[in-house]
Amino acid sequence: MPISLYNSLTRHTELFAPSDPARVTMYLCGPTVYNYVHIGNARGPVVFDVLARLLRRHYPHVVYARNITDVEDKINAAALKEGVPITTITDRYTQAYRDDMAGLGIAPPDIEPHATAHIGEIIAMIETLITSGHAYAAEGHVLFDVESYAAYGALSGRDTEELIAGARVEIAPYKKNPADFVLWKPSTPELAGWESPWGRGRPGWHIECSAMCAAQLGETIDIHAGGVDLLFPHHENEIAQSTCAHGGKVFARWWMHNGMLTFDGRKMSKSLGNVLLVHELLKLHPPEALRLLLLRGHYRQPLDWSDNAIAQAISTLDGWYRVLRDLEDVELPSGKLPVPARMESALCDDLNTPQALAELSQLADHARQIGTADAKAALIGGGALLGLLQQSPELWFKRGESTIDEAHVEDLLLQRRDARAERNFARADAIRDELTRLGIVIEDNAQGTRWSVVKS
RNA sequence: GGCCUGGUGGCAGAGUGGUCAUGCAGCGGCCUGCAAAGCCGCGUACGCCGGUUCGAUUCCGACCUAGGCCUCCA
Repeated sequence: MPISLYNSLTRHTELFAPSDPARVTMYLCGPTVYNYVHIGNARGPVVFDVLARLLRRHYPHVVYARNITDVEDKINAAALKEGVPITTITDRYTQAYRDDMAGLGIAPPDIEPHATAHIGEIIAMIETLITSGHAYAAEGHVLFDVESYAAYGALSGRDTEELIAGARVEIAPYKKNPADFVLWKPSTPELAGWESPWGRGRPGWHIECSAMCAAQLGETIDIHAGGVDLLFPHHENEIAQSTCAHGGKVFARWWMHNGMLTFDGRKMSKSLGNVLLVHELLKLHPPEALRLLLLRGHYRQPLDWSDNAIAQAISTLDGWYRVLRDLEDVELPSGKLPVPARMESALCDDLNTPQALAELSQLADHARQIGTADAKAALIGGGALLGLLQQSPELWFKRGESTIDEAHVEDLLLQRRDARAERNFARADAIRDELTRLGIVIEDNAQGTRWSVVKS
């Protein structure tokens, strides 16, 4: 089944064809590790995790890189504030990031390149840019000369002239042109820095992605992804640097951008302060519901985060896991899980996860109604395409490590069973009310009584 | 001001030139000691105004409105 993907560069959905089907390359701009990430930061990783899974079913060898930017001024600021080396900060938050991503069911990327491990490549790329007339050194800085690259602005639909005319950035005196951006900047002794032909310094913001892409994936990659807020200037600058450093070679063939997560209708962002940390959310809610919520909207649209939306996602998963719990004794057919065609086709259509979720609901209905091994396998197999429904129903309904005293619950259920047997329904209902107070919901059926922890 | 997206039923959110999205919630019925779950059924949704069309939520134009980028940002 062919895959179509929207390409921000052409502004059209195009049939995806890698330049080398034997090695598909994809790069996602990862975090700058100076703090915990918020749930908006997790949208791209979740969405492109689904894309990576899709690509892996179509191509034998996919190389997916998601970088760690571990040198940046905010890291320096955090390190100075705590009075520790930057690696203390970057190590801490790199690990926190990995934990957060794993919590959301995101498979680790094939490669996790670190900016500080590519300083040599960064310096070499800057030297190439200077030699080829695309960059210049001034006062310990090296700047990219925007006028040297005619196609500058092509990705973001910007006009270089206007950028120059309307530049709101403070114009540093050493810039030839206000729109020029920094490739290398000097470090004072207390700041992290590396020796370079321009003195001791550190890389500018955009160059590390260009260097890591080239070093890890090659000069031309198939897919470059990130949040739409990175489109300008970050990705525009990456294109300029990489294209000029590689003699005009295409840098990334597909550019993919996820929409912003909003909260109260506004973009969730650190500068606005309206953020919810993944680290915290994972403790408050079932992680799978957070993942489902991030996939409920199309990746290019804005998606609004709310407690109500979390509750809806939990209810939806409750329904699906109920089906699986009812089919617990049905043995899955041996071998690999099936790939439901309708879900696959929804994802092949520019990653239409809402459509895929609608299909998953159909699969759940079907499994509930006919209860066969194949139907159960289709439901779990369909969930796997999105990274959902992969845990046991017990685990889902127990809501992870809960504080519920299971022995006490079982005891109350026995008492209620006896009360019902004596047709003492007042007593039975009182026990049920007691369980409700404990956060337990129960269901009577032919086999007995089943309980689950109420949604949180 | 420039560039770019959106405005769909109570909420979330796909999609389509003319029969169904889907999920959550709600209502009625069956089932149940009562619930829960399940099953059956229900609600005249497509910002506003024009235009094209036999027919527009879907195409075109204007308008209103929300948001994103233009500065760090996923």
